[in-house]
Amino acid sequence: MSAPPAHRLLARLRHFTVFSPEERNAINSACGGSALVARQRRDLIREGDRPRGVPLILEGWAFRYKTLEDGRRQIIALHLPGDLCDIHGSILRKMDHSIGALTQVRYVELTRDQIDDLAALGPRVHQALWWDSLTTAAIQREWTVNLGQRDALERLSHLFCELIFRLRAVGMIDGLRCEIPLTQTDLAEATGMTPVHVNRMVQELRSRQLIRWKGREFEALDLDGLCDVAMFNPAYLHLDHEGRHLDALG
Amino acid sequence: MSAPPAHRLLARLRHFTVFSPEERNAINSACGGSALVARQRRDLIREGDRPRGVPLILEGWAFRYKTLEDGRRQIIALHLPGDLCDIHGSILRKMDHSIGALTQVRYVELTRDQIDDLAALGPRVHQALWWDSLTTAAIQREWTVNLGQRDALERLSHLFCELIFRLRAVGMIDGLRCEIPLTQTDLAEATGMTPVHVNRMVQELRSRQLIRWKGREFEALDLDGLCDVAMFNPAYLHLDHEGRHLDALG
DNA sequence: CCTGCTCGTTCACCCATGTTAACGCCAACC
DNA sequence: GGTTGGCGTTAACATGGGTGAACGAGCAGG
Repeated sequence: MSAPPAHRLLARLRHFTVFSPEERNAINSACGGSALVARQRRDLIREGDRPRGVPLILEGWAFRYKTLEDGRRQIIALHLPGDLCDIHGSILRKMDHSIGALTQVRYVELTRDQIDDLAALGPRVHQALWWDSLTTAAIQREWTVNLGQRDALERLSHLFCELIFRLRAVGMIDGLRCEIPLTQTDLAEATGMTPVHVNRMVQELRSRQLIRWKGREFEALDLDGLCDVAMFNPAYLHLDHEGRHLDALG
Repeated sequence: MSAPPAHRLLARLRHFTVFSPEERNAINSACGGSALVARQRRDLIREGDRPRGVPLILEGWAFRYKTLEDGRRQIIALHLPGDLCDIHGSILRKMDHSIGALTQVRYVELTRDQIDDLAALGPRVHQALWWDSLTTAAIQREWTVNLGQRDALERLSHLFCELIFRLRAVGMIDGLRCEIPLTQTDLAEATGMTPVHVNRMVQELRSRQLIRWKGREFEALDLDGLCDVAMFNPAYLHLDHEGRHLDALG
C-alpha cells in the first residue's frame, strides 16, 4: 500500500539502467498524482476517444483490445503493474483501439508535460523511457510471431512464459508461483483460439506436469519444459542489463 | 532519380503535419548521406547484431522477420520507401529480429545524432517523428488482430488493402494499380498460412473480380469490395490530417 | 538448345481447431 | 436454501487449412 507510486515501473526500468536517487525521486513524484480506479471489466479508454494522458498501471491488470465489426475481439496486449500504456500516444488524434481493465485497476495518468519533464532530467531517464516503448513494441512483434507461426499449445505456453518473465521483472512472482487473473476466454482472445480449445490445451499442459492452475493461482511446475514447448526465447523482452542477467545485480 | 532523398518520407509525414520549407530542407539534408544498397533477399541487419543507425528506405521494399528454432519464419512487418525502421532502436543492445531486403533496397542509415538534431528543429518535426513510430506500432497491432481473428481470405485481403493505402500515402500508386514485389510464399509468411493456401485465396479473390495480379503488377478491381471482405478500416494508419482526409489537401 | 531454378498451380488426403451444446461447480444474491 | 450467472469442462461432429507431391510456365545461364 505504502510502496512508492513508481515502485513497479522502477523495478522494470532497473533492467535497463541504474538511476540515481534523485532520478528515482523525480520519477516517483511525477507518478505521485492522485490515482484513478477503473472497475473490473470497464474501459480506461475507448477506441475513437481522443487520447488523454499516459496511463501508468499501479495495481491490477489491463489489456488492449480491438473489436471487428462482426464482434470478434482480439486482445492485442496485456499490461501489468508498472506498465506505461502508449507514451506519446496523445500525439495521435484518435485511439485506434481500446484499453480495458481485466481486474480492478489503479492507475495514474501522466500528462505529456510530465513525461517531457522526466525526459528532460537527463539522457538516462530519457533513454529509459525510449527503452520502455521499444520493449513494448518488441512484445507486440513477438505476439505477431506467436499468432502467425505457433500452434495452439505453443501459443498458450509462450504466453505463460512471457507473463512469468514480465511478472518477475516487476517483482510479482514468488518462485514460479504467481497470480494470473485471466479467464480461459481471455486467453482465447489473446491467442486467437476458442475458449474450448484453450481448455484442451490447458489440460494438456497440466497432464504434462508443466503447469498447475486453479482459480487465479498459477504455478509453472517446470519452467524449462514450458519454455521448450513454446520455443520461448526471452531476448525480446530486453531484460538483461548490459549482457549480465539481472539476477547478477542482486 | 533526382527526387530529394526524403521525398517519400516527406510525402508520408505530410499526412500528419505541414512543414515549413526550412524544415523540409533540414529533413532532406539529414537524409542526404551516401545511400547504401542491399541486394535482393539479403539482410540489412540480422538478429543478434548491435543496432547501428536507423535505416530509412529510399527505394525498394524491406521486411522484418523472425525465425523460430525449427525454421518456421514469420514476416513481422513490411517496409516501403519512406519508412523509417525503428527510430531509436539503437537504444536496445541487440536486434531481436532481422530486417531483410525483399527487392533490391536503396537506403540511408541515419545516426542517432541526426535523429536528435531533427527532433531539435522544433515541436512539429519532433512530433512527426513520434507520429511515425506510433503509426508503425499501430500497424503492428493491426497485424496482431489480423493473425488472431481473421480467416485466410480476410487476412490476405486486409494485407492488400493496407498496402494500397500505404503506397498511396507515399505516392506510389497509380489509381488502383501498383507494384507488389511479393511472392506468394512471402505473403504466406506474412499472413501465417502456407503458400498453397495463399494461392487458393488469391484465386478466390480473382474469381470474385476483386483483384488482378500478374507478376508484380497488381490492381484492385474493386477496392470497396476488397475492404468489405477484409473488414478493413484505415483508421489505424492515422493518415487523415486533422479530420480531413489528405485528398482534401491537394 | 538444353538445363536448372523459382514460382505459381492443382490435387488428394488428413488433422488441428472450430462449433454447438450440455453439464457441473461455485460464489453472489435474494 | 433456492436461484442465477460466470466459468471450466467434456463430447460429437464439421471444416478450414495444412501436407506432400507433382507439374508447368517463365527465365537466366552455359
